[in-house]
Amino acid sequence: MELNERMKNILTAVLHRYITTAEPVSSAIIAEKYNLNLSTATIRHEMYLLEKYDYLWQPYTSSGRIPTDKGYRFYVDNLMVKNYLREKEKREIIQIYNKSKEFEETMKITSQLLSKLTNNIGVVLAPVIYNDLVRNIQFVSVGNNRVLTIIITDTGLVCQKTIKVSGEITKDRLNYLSNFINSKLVEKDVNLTNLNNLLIDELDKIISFQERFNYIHKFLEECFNTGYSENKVYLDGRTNIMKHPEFKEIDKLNYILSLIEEENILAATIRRYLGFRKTKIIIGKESKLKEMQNCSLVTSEYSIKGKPAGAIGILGPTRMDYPR
Amino acid sequence: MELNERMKNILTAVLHRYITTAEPVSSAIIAEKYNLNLSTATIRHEMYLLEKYDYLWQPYTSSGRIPTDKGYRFYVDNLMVKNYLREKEKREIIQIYNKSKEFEETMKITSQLLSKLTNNIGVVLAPVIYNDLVRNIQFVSVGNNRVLTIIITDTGLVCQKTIKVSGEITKDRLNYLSNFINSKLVEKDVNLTNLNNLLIDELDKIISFQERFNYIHKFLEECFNTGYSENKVYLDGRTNIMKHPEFKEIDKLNYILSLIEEENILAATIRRYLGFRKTKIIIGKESKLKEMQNCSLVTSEYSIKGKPAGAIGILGPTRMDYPR
DNA sequence: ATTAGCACTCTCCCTATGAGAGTGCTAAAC
DNA sequence: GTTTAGCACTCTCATAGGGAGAGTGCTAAT
Repeated sequence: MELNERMKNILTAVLHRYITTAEPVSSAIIAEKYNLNLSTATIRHEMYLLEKYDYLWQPYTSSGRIPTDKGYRFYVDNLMVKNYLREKEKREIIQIYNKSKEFEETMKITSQLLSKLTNNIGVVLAPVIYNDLVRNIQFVSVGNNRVLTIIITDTGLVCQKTIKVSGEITKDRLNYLSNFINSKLVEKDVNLTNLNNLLIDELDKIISFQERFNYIHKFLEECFNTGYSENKVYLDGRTNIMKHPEFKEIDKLNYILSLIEEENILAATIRRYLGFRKTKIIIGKESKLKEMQNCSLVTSEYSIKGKPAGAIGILGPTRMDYPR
Repeated sequence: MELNERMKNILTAVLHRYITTAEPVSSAIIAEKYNLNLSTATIRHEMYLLEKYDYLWQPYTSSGRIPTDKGYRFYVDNLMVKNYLREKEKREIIQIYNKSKEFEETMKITSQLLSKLTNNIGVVLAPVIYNDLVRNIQFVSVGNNRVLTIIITDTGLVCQKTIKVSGEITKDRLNYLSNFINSKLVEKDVNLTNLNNLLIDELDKIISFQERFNYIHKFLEECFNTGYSENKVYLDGRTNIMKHPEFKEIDKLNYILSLIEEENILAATIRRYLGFRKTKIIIGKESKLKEMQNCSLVTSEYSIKGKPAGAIGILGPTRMDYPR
């Protein structure tokens, strides 16, 4: 079904109106506020058709119309006019980032910024590092059989993890190990996923049988089996959702709150829809998650040194100021 | 006003009933369920007195009674019988902690555990490290003018921070620095707060004027001015609060949610009430925070190697299963 | 001092009612 | 054929009233 120009205009108007007021939109309002030079009766007729084709729906007979998920989708894909930030806002943002902070700080600030700008929940997905190449690895003994391992990837990220090892390990040994591993890293491109395998292979070649079954081997296994799982999600502005009238109903609120608490689910959802280097919008039920049926997620990938890394986005009601 | 034994019994019964049902308690229920061998009329009379002295109140004339904050306080201080964990639960807990994890993991797991056991929000306040003595300090260059500083305290905690430095700094220099600082640490007891001052003082003595105003000095300043601020709070079970009927009202829910989002405020509140080495209970308005007027916080200090460090606790409605 | 009995109060739920918003339809106008 | 005016119709929402039920407060008897 192809929509004609007039229908598109009306649909746009309905969307715009609904997004700003959160109330069902009547034909009279459209006629009055949107200069389409049409009577309410005509608009009503078109709305009737739009409803028939599932772009709009009525909460009850004879009420105003509300966009369906399909309506939102069509709007986002075809009708929406991008809305750029005001100059002042731009300047503020640049200023914040100029005080270049460290990694974790940046993540936090970004989610704060997003939530502030949009009055929704700011979401920042930390970079996936599994595919990053390992450039350097360091071990620092920190007492109590604990070793801090520091891995530096080619994107410049630093990830750290404290590992408990069984038995004492000397500083010299740690140095020897890190030097050995680093020398191997230069030869090959190794990412975090196959770092473990490489190590075991290489160690087999050079370390004596006895030593291999010694604590060094064990230590390394412990080290790399612990996993550098990084599905971390930075959220900010949780209370923003309470401002939206659609979450006056406890049940809907409950859904979105449990979505927020389960960071893994959220991260997986974002990731599933990622992969294209543009802004993605996931509307309501499209995500197949019942928790998300009343809200939308707008995400955009970011990259570090040319490699896709993580994503930023905002989470809010389906009725969201998409252009912004 | 001294309460007599019978009044205490009735108050206890009302508290118990209200905590389990979340509904105003009538005299009939008390007479029926709590074997006090008193008629409803007598109980009503005593309740009337309890209301007069501000231990109970009625949401409206001729309704059942609900405890006031003062009632809760009296209950908690004088009437409550401790309720220990079942053997099975104990075993489970011990099992979890036996898989000894690293620090951050432990914090998370503890808050999860607390929220699961109590159906409230589990709160774990990370240790304050400012007063810990510094045992060892390490610097690792991680490229891009960034230096990872690792501080190990006498309580065995490891805190890390990446610092951006202006200008390149060689590995040798870093080693020299860390060795120098470590040697000084052996002589004196230094905590994080005065580490910075010590460094500047000591460096003044041994480093030439020129060098002092070189990047080393600057680097160290940057390093220790960045601050190891640790007011981190681990929360879990946020959605638990939705289960409690008192948070059916959006406003009350909003209060507690904003409390949760502002980790600093929560941390400060907990800390303000800390200091005694026993379980603390903060009820409703006692905290002076309007966000907390409908909920209570039960906290208990924990220590690492004999030193008070942080706190664990639970956050839930004022109507809480305090004995548990 | 305690209790039985009863009138009284207040909530909660149900129903009714009326106003108002907005549509759907039809017949007339363009 | 398209658009529009007009009007009956539908449904919500707010309000009020009434009845049932829960629970108290009071009083007189035990």
